[in-house]
Amino acid sequence: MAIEKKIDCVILGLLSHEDLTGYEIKKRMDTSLKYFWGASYGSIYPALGDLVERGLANKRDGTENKRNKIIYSITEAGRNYLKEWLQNPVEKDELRYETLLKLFFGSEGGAVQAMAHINAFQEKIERELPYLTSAANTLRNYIDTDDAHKYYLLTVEFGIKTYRAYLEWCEEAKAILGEENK
Amino acid sequence: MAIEKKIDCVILGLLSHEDLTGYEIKKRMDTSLKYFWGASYGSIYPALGDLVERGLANKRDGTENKRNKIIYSITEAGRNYLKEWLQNPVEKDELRYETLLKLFFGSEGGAVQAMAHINAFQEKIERELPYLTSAANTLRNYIDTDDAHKYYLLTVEFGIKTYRAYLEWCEEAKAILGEENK
DNA sequence: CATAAATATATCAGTATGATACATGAAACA
DNA sequence: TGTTTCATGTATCATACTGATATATTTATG
Repeated sequence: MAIEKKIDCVILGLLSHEDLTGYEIKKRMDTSLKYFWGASYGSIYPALGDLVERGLANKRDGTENKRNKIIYSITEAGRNYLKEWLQNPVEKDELRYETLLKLFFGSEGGAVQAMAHINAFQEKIERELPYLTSAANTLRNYIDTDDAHKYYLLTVEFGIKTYRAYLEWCEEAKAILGEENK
Repeated sequence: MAIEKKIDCVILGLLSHEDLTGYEIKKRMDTSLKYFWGASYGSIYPALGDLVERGLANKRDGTENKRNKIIYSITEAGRNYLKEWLQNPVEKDELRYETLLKLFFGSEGGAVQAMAHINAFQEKIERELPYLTSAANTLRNYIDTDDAHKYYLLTVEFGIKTYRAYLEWCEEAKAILGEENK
């Protein structure tokens, strides 16, 4: 079990809602999914070819004017594959925070440097949080128009709650680092 | 800039505190660092060889009895390399939460299934949180014995704050999913 | 009307994972 | 006392993914 390649599952998940090109899939990754998942062209395009070969997706020509364009859609087999993956237990939730890594080794660089990393982190979170709260508001307004909105809202709320916790931590962390001059 | 391979930096960071074998490095990854970073043998052993070749680490024989053992230590050049990486701005903080991915596509699997994923997530967090709080207490008790303890505490506090936020979110998420029967 | 930005597909070197193989030493148990 | 399990220890490999880049066309912008 658990032989599913993640990239296949994400793509099928996106295709289960709408037909998309590889480029559009990448855009979804960089907007809706970017707070908890990522994927590069180097994994998307080969995976799309693979999915078609295995009968989990179909491709059709969507060329308009001169620009070539390949639109992918999910097949019945693809939908079953996705559903099976969805019902399997989660294998791994993983954080990869370079900020924490640098702080862990912070004694080697000193408090000023550590403080700078915390401030940079704080600014990034403060910059991004408004997008999450506004997304949550929008989703709440249109919660009844599509069943999927409820599930999108769950992930956005996760972001909001954790981002607020991050900001609290930033203040505490700076306080801990400042304690040396007591 | 930013040509540093992460695995090199983590290893040098660990070696900056104490001499270690590859096996011990892996153990540190799976305990102290596991909440925000990970690494496999497949990256550790090749990286160690590389670091020695580049003069950033030294290896010496630590064989006891019949068991062969290679102990690595950081060189002066390695310490400089580490310090440079530490002062460079953070490139990327990344979440890879399969739980959120499955929830995002939750409308395909339904509320019962989504609820199960949330519960599994909640149980995992509740199981792990006590280790973090106890680690924080220990570190607080020995905060003055080693400058590094302060920095370790920062990362543990990060874990505690975010884990508590996760638990709050679990309750809210289940409430949102339950709203259909209003 | 030029030029910058967005759309679109595709590949590749480099990096990391996860699983596994192999071997020894220590501890548990019976 | 023997045996079996667990911890220590080094190492490799197929597979997966990233980040950067190449190429080309269309749409916006000043």
